[in-house]
This record gives sequence, structure tokens and C-alpha cells, in this order.
Amino acid sequence: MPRTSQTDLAVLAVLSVAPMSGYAVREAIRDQLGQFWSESFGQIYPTLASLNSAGLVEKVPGERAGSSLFSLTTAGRERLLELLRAPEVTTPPRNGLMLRVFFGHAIGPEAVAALIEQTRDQALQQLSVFDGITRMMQQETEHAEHRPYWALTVSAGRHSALAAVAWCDESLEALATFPR
Amino acid sequence: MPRTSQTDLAVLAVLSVAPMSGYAVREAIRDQLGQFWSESFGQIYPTLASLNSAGLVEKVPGERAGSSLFSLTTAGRERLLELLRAPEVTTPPRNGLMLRVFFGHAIGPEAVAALIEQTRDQALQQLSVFDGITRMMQQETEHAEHRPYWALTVSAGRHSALAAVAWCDESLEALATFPR
DNA sequence: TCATTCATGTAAGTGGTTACATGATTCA
DNA sequence: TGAATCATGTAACCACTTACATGAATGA
Repeated sequence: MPRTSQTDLAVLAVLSVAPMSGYAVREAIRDQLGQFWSESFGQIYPTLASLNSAGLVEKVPGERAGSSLFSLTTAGRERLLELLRAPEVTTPPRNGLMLRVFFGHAIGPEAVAALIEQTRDQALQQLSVFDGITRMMQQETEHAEHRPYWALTVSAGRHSALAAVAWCDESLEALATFPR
Repeated sequence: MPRTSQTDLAVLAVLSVAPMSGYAVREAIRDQLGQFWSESFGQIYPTLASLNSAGLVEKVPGERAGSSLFSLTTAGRERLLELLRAPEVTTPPRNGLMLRVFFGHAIGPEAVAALIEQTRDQALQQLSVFDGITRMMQQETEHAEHRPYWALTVSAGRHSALAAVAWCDESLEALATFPR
């Protein structure tokens, strides 16, 4: 029962690295967590407002004229730890590719193969994204304490993409022998 | 823009294998597609009703007194093919484990390791589920034309679970060297 | 000066879950 | 007769996306 939104957790977590604006929170999530998380403005701003009125974040003056950033309060930091330790909220699975492969008989082996080729391409593209992230991380000097953890997530992405490619290759070979 | 629900696709696809009741549709999804798809009653019954009034499925008398099953119409079969060939609706990623690992510095290496151990256990459990499915599939004599496709999905599940285990092992080793 | 980026927000809609209510059928 | 399973549905709620509206600051 996800009584509390996952967005709370993501926003608090991002703000724990550095105070920033709602706009910057979204950019951080897109650029740093994009491979395994996403939030939209329509979710971030209301969340920030509610966190603020709950005393978990506060507005601090920013560098630019009139701008203000959101910063974690002590209570916010505690709440973050609580949420990080809470059991994961698992969303029910919805894998469109697997659904189509499962009922592949209806569209035939060629159509399924086309779908899988596409998946293979995406996985390869992901691999190059992870390579890019790895290179960027090696140059980065800030946030040294976070980097080893970030490397673990990149490694997870790589493992899963490699597994996807292997399955695609295997399946394409198998599909070639299916009756058409 | 997912103008049309994914549930339509899933329900039509299940009914393409055999006519059945809404209750049976849910059981089929849970038992056969459970690893990569899910639907709730609250979604299935309204969907069945709307598919019926759209002329994509029809009620046919069932074996038991007063019971009736849903069967695909010709239009329903066409619609299914259309949906199977349509581009996949991708839901934005939400990986709670990766989010926690990414911000692992906040809870420390031991807590992260505990999370990963848990994930490893789940992956191993999944592997045994897939073994069970494989055994069941070998005995099954019906639906011979579907079986090769079902085997592909099982293989995908196995690949991904094995990759998960490998990543967990690697990460647990790495975490042991993190400063605490 | 004008396009781009930074920035904040809201309204409408949707796809979905959960919990509840109800009742028939089967079988021990 | 009574428990378990089969069966159908609905009402309330929720997290989230999309699209829209608005405007300040920056820099070519």
C-alpha cells in the first residue's frame, strides 16, 4: 500500500545532494536517474509545495535575483532515511515486448523478429549511454562520496542491457526455425 | 500518446487463445503472464464490457448453467493484430532498488548490501519459478503453436534473473570495500 | 531585440488499484 | 450444510502525465 508517494522519496533524495530549484530537480532526475527513474513537472512542483508545508524542505535564497532554492531541513533528512529504508513499492509489471512475444503466434515469426531487432538496437544504444556516463563520472571530481554508488547503478544497467542483447540474439536465431 | 488502454490488448490477446470468463481471463494473466504483466478485476470487467459494446468480443453460452464466456469476434481478431503491431507503450521507469542504490551513501554500505541480498534472493526464486514453468510446458500438449513463443518469454525471464544475480554478487563484493 | 533557457505552476484527464458487495456453484 | 471456488461488478481513490499558461533572465 503505497500510502506515500514515491515522488517524495525521489525529490528528497535529489535535494540531499545539493539545494536546488524545482526546475533543477527535474533536470537532475532526467540526466542522472533517467535510466531508471522519471518525474514530470506536474508532479514535482506540487510535491515540493507539500514537502515545504510539511517542514521537510525550506526555501533558501539562490544566487540569481529573486530566485530561491529548496533545501532539506533536519526533519527532511530524517524522512529521507526513513523512506530509503522503507520496503520498496513495487509497481505491477507491464512489459509490452513480452506480451507481444507471448502472443507472437498471432503476428508470426517475422513480425516478432522485427520487434526483437528493435529491442536489440535499443539495448546497444543504452550500452553506449552507459559508456558516456562512465566517462563523465571519471572526470567529475565533486560528490566523491556518491560516486561508488553511482557506479553500481551504471553497472546494473550494463548487465541488464547485455543480457537483453544476448536474449535477442538467441531468440532471433530460434525464430528463424519457427514455422511461418 | 497511449490513446488506447494496454488492457484492451492484454484481454483480447488472452481471449484469442480460447473463449473464457472474465474470472478466467484474470487467472490466465496471473498464471501465464504473471512475470511480466498484471491486470486487476476492476480493470478487466469494465474492459470486457466496453469491448463487448464495441463488437470486438461477444458472449457465448458456457458449459455451466447460466454461465457465459467471452469470445473474440472477427473485428476483435483484427483489432488484436492491429494492437500487437502497434508501437509499444512505454511506461516511464521507476526502479526503487536503483534509486536506493544511487543514494546509497545516505544509508551506508551495509544497508545497501542488505537490499541487494534481498534482490538476489528474489532473482533466485524467480529462476525456480521459470524452471517450474518449463517443466509444466513440457507436459502440456495443447496450444502447440504457442509453445515456442512462450519458451522465448521464459528464456527472457531467465536471462534477466541471471543477470540480476551476477550484478548482485559483483556489487556485494564491491560494497565490502566501501568506507563505512 | 529576440530567441533560448530557466522557472513555476495548474487543470483536465487517465489508467489503474483496492476494497467492498453480492451471489451462484461445487464438493466434501 | 457449509466452506471454497467461481463469478461479476462498482465506488472511491490515487499517482501521474499532458498540455497549457505565464513570465523572468540570459546572451547572441
